Amino acid sequence: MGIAERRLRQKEEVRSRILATAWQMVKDDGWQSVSIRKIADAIEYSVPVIYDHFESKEAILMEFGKEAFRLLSKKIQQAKEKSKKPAEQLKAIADAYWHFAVKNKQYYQLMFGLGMQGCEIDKCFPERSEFRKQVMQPITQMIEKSKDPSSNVCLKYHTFWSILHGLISIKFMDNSDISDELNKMVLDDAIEGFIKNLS
Amino acid sequence: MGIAERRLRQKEEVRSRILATAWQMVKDDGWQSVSIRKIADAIEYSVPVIYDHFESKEAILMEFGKEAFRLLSKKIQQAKEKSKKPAEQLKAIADAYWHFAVKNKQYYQLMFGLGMQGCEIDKCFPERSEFRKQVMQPITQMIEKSKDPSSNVCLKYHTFWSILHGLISIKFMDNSDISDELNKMVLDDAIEGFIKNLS
DNA sequence: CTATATTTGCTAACGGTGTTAGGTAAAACG
DNA sequence: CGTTTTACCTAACACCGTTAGCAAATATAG
Repeated sequence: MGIAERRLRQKEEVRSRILATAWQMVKDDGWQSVSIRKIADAIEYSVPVIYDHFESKEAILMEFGKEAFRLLSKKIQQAKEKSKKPAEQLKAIADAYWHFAVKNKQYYQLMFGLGMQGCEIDKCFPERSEFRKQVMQPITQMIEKSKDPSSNVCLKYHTFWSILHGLISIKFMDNSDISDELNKMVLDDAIEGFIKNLS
Repeated sequence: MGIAERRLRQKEEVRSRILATAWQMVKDDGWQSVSIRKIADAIEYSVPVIYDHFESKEAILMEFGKEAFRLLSKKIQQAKEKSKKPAEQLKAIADAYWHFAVKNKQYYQLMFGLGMQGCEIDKCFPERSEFRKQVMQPITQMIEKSKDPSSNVCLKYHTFWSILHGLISIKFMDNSDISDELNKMVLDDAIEGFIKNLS
């Protein structure tokens, strides 16, 4: 009974066309410009069809957020695999995070930026916890071997992430008289300070 | 000819009622919920009257942003006056910044958070430069007396602000399993690392 | 005090938004 | 072939920011 399967395939196709169209809009004019009606128009279906595939407009944007977190995790993983030394791993992670954000600005904004009102990131994006684990591991290792093994890992993780996120969101805010090279220097400077303080 | 003055006063009164109403809305339900129509309703005028006082809805919100920057500057100034030592000044500034953000969440979000799309913060809020100056001064002093006087002040300022902003925006994002005390510890930890690295 | 000019404030519209109720036509099944 | 299910659409609801154009109230000049 291939009929049901074909129908499922067709439905899946519409779904992915919705996503593709929405993503095009995000890329072209930012997530603010995504509109259900414009999507419907582009995929040549009527508006309510979109609601057969997604609960709301936010749910569509959320899809990209999830994808973004998955991609970030992959990049972080790759970065970690470059070395076995925790300190170098942390540097590589910071590097990868920075590059991810710069190269995927729209993704990054969907992940954090957009005030997306009713979204407590942790509940919306369980994918985030993967990132936390990845970062916490080398930090834990470093703390264990450090002068002050009583340091709070969770605290240090938070500091690490804050430096990264702060720098990136500032970069995105005033886009910008400050060149990427300078920004990268700031990042390296801050991360280096962080790692020194850790060992 | 007191007539013109009375009219000006009345006009001013309407203006401030618009702002007061809008601010109430921001406080109650966030800046997203501000609507021209609801303001008009609340002040018992028709919608176009609001456009006699403000160019657009964004302009109304911007007013709060400006006010916020002025308040922040005042707080930073007060913090600086607590000590003459640059290192202590920096700590006090970080402290004041943190408290400002926590106590005036809505202000802080209007200043940076809100993706307010078409607003390159620097052009929108010239008030920001005051903050930059205030922070750069003690940093410059510290660098001059440091081991490495060739450090880039601008870079260090950026790092300092990034740490603050990153921590705060993360705090606001996942509001939050992490207590304020822990967050404050993270901040102190990061700033201490920064200052150590500076001297 | 009247006539003109100005200001003030309104109604109503334009063109958009997300979302949903309800009905029709097509496809699948027995 | 008739019935049921599914797919899909039209049309509406309730909003939004913004603006054109007009009426009434006010102030100014003669």
